[in-house]
Amino acid sequence: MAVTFEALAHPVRQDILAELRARPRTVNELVDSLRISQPLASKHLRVLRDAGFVVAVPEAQKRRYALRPEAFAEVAQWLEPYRWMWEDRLDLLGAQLDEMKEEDEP
Amino acid sequence: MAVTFEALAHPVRQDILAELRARPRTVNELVDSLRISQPLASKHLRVLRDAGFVVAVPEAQKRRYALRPEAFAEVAQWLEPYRWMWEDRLDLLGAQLDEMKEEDEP
DNA sequence: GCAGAACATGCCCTTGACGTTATATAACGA
DNA sequence: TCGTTATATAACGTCAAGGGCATGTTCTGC
Repeated sequence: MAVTFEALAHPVRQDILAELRARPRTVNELVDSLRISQPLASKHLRVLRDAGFVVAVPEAQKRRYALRPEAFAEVAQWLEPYRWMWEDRLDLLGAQLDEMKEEDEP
Repeated sequence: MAVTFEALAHPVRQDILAELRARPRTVNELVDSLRISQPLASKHLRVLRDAGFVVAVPEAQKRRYALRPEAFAEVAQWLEPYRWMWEDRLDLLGAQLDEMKEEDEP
């Protein structure tokens, strides 16, 4: 079930995803806003597409790229088994109170 | 605020984190359970340590590695702006996905 | 059909990750 | 102190990601 974090590892790809968060974009829009070369944008988009984080919607001779929620849900799902850690830590100040009253365990 | 996903990208490191989820381990325990070489374990642990995902607690001549919740909280925080996407989708597509949540084998 | 726009891909080079073996470092026990 | 245990680092070869430039490919409108 190895989540593909490699696609998220590159800063340019993180920037692309952040851009697409607002709304879908064409390649050239990303090229302009991120100030990268067009081939580089296409290559990073390919990585993101192969990893399932984006989809390309053909639109005339352009291709509008959009986020694919399922991929992000998988990341969240991967993260889920670790969630108790920092949530418990937030309750750390009340750790002593935990002894007095019994709560349900995760 | 670029989250360091590179550390999470490698399958061996994902395995290490999964092991540490149960309880802290020494290097040799990880070597045995993951069936990797000792230098390799040390190197991957170094990457995870530099990225903040684990800490080494000296214990006699051993070093017990433990997860560091803050790093995972940062990942969750990075993911937060994307959360609305699949949560909205769950409302639209249905709650069936909510029940078959732990079914995924690529 | 043709020209141009919008992307994708191929090729080349550089750099760095990964894994292995060998060796260094540090702490413990006798 | 000496040997052993436990871990870290060094040195080295391999291989693929990343970025550049150049070239395909596909669609559109004239």
